[in-house]
Amino acid sequence: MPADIMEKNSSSPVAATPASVNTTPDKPKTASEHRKSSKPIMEKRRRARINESLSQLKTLILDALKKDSSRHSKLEKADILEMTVKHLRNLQRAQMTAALSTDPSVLGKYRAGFSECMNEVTRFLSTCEGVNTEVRTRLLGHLANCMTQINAMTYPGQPHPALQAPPPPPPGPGGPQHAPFAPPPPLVPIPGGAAPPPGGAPCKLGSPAGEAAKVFGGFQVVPAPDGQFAFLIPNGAFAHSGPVIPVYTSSSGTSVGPNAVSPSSGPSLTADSMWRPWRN
DNA sequence: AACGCTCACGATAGCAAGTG
DNA sequence: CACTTGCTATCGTGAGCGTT
Repeated sequence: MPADIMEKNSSSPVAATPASVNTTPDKPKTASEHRKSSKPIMEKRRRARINESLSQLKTLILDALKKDSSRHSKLEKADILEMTVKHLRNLQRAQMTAALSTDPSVLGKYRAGFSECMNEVTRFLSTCEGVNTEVRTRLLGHLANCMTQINAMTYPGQPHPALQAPPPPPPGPGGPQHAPFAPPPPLVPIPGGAAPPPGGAPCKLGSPAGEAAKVFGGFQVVPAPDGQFAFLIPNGAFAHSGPVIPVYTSSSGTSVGPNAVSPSSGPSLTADSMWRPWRN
């Protein structure tokens, strides 16, 4: 048995199955034979890597959650992954709360991101065949209406309430890098919120009372069921689509995080500082 | 085309809880 | 207590896909 296999197996919780290793060095193998015989070994290494990382993840998550590892020795892989997902969402939530309380430029970033999304949708629809003309017209009209209303909004904390989103970047090469097209996240109305949508709410949040809702200069910030956050815009700013705008931190965590607050006077919106749904 | 990697599948083993 | 059942983890393997 090759030494590298022994090395891997020594750190793996799985012992090598005797039948899985060919130990007859009689005649030299052809390339395809060698490949075939090494396949189970490669697969075994791969599984060992997965398990090793899961083990590390378990240690990290138990430590982060201040849980006694001795009491969670029987944690399943699915449990580890679930706990990790929950923990990361909590971190994102805390980061967003801190960002909103210290960075008034979040709304501007949302505007810029929405504008870019709208342009992407427009570009995509223009290249899409078979889309009903009426649907296309209605959708674009609706987005344009939303954009107008977003631009009309003010954020009391901002020194320059007339801040407008910068011209959207040209579509194509300068556009989003992560996906050719991604639909914006659903707008989530809040039951019992400051401005119930006239047409009724298609979906609801888990906590009608808004367990952790915060108000930032007229905007109520509420946690969405999926762990994201949403702006609750008062006074029926959105007549048809519901009043809530989900907002996100950037994936790098450097643009709106508590330690990376942009200057509050006229934040310059770079490509990195815009909200983009496809960056999640 | 060869190669490396990943995924999905069926087979198997071990463990815990339930049942007669 | 033996047996059954359900669940989880592991294994080897074929197939598919992207890269060289």
